[in-house]
Amino acid sequence: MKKEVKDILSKYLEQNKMRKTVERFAVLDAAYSFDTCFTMEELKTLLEYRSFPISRATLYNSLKLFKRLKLIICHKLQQGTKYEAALSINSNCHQICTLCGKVSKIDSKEISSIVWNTRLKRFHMDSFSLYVYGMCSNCVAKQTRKRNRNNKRRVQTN
Amino acid sequence: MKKEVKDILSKYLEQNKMRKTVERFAVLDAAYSFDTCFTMEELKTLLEYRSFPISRATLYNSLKLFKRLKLIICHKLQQGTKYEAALSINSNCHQICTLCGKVSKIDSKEISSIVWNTRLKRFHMDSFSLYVYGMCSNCVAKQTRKRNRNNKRRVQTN
DNA sequence: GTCAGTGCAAACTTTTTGCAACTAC
DNA sequence: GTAGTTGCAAAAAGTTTGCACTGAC
Repeated sequence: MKKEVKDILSKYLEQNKMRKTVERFAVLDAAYSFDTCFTMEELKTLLEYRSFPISRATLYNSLKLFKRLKLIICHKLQQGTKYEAALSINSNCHQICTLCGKVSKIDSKEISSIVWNTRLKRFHMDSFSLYVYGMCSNCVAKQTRKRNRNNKRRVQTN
Repeated sequence: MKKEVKDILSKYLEQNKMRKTVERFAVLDAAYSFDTCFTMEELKTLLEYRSFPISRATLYNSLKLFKRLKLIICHKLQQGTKYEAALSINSNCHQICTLCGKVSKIDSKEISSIVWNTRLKRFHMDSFSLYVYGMCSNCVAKQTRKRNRNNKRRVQTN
């Protein structure tokens, strides 16, 4: 895990007179070990695998804290809640496959700049999330193969 | 409710040999009576108020159907799931107050056009949702008043 | 008359809460 | 030592499911 991330948590805990517990740092480290989105269950499993069994309550508490510190972001998707390590990001764009649920980042400075420069009515923006829905190329290919098989079968039975 | 909306449901049910039940149309009508986002509970309450008590299972079933038909959209927010009547929209932008949870639409052709024209890697887009987080002007004002009060008190006690 | 759709209750999943025990300070 | 945290279990909230009954066709 990046030292930077640990330091942010450490500093925040000091400044707010909160305790530097082993659990908080273990959860943060685990969260930053995934190179993509993870679920609460996956996080719990990883920690158990690392011989650090932890209660759900503590996981939820820690993640709530990390969210506030912008050390992670939380996606409430149709297929359930996913978390993602993301240092101090206040704008994020993701593409989500509606078939397999895969989530990947989109990098676009144009989108960011347009959104930040949008004039909002009676509102003060401090972050945004963009979710693009559709199908990943894997699922498109899978669907095409399936369609081809069905067409063949139809031809054969005719 | 717009005749158009009813017709879309009606046609879909016919084409898919599904039944035109009183419940489905009552739920659709209720969903389109809100002029803003609504929760499942609010929808149930409205229907009860209209002397049309309905079970949660049927509500979930109906809303799932309407989602598929793009007659409503579903927002999974931190403060819970909210639904919204929205006819055949496949791109939507909303601003969400992180204090009071108020959701309002953002109308921006620039954002839409930029997102639709973004080249995505290994992905075929068919819709998107943009969520802008921050504070609505009501909550900004409330916070300012609170801060002023606290400052006054601090001055008096000094 | 038939079977898709509904109501109800139970099950299940996800998240929160209350409280005793623990431990970082 | 003590108050902030944790673990556990129970509760709450949100959603899905199984099954008997109903009503749209």
